[in-house]
Amino acid sequence: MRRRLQKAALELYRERGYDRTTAAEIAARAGVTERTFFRHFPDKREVLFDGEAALHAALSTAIAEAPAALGPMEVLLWTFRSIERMLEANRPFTEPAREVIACTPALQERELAKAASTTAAVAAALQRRGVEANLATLAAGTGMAVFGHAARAWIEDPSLSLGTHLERAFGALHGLSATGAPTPR
Amino acid sequence: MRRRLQKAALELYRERGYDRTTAAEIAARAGVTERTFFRHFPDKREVLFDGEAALHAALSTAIAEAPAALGPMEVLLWTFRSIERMLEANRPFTEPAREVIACTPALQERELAKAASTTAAVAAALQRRGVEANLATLAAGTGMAVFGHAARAWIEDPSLSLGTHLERAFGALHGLSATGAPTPR
DNA sequence: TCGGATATGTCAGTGACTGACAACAGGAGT
DNA sequence: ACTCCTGTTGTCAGTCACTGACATATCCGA
Repeated sequence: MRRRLQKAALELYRERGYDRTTAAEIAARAGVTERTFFRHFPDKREVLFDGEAALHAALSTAIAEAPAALGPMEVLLWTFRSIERMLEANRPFTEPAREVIACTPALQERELAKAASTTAAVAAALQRRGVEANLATLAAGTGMAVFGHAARAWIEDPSLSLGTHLERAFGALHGLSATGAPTPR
Repeated sequence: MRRRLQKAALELYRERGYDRTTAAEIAARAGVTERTFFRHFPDKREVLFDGEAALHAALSTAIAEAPAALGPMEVLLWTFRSIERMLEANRPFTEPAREVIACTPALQERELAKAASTTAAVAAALQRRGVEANLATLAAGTGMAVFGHAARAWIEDPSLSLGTHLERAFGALHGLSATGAPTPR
């Protein structure tokens, strides 16, 4: 049922746009009532952002299993590369969803919220690994920013793998912060 | 009028919580009609996020006026320090607002959207300074993440100045990425 | 005094979302 | 077969955010 509703919603959002489709229409296409729609998803936006729990789980376990010798930032690069297959597998679904999100402010807001939630999950996983709390949130925040940058580059230029874009982005960060830091204490 | 509505909204959000206050109540306390409220603010959330244009302007001019010798990340640190006074001046208003935001998911979403918008403005200002586009968005993203981290630390521990927290955060970033980058190309 | 711009009030309407209750299906135990 | 239980769905009424259209008031320059 969830799948049916997600499929119907994505179709309608693409056909008429998010604002022009009502929850009742989505439910109708899925063969149920509006009320049923809101029993499966808390609101019209959430229907495009499923699998958050799975993503958090994948990230958390990857962070936990990363080689012990790596520093926080290295752990994140290693982790992001390790979920590359998962992201590529989901691309057929996320690709059309992103097109809709890209032209709908309300959906962009929700996407940012999801990213923030993921950042918090990453920070928590780093802490579980022994990284000090403040350092963990800082690393998670910047790491997610770099990841987002690499992901956008990957969307625009799929000829290179996500891993390549990740290497480039983390390399660029290295170059940036090497010149941008005050004298170390 | 805007001020009156903002004041009324903040009061009511603090008294009853965001969800428990209707737009009509805010308008009534300000002595106007619900319709008038929506003429001044596009929605119930926006009333707590004013001054975005002013912030973007301040950041943009600061970035433009930063010493020419600085690298992108140094420009950002310099810029954030330069608006410290502005942020401290606004603190009497933003402080209670943040309390409400902190316990209201809907408002947190909007705050993230505002941060994203600011990040885009920063990236644009960096480009105007001659920084290459990709590098500018990467620097803006990570720089804003670091700034957000410093700002949160400042909220929790106001005994140190925002500038001190900024120095620490950028210093920590330097330490993080120094060990976390792949071998430079 | 007139005309026009701007701010507000009024009203009706759409649509997201919620709570309460009924109806229905399948499964487990008797 | 009967019953109980649990989970899913339909139905209905209601609240509230937000919008468009139109009327009204206020004020300011010509």
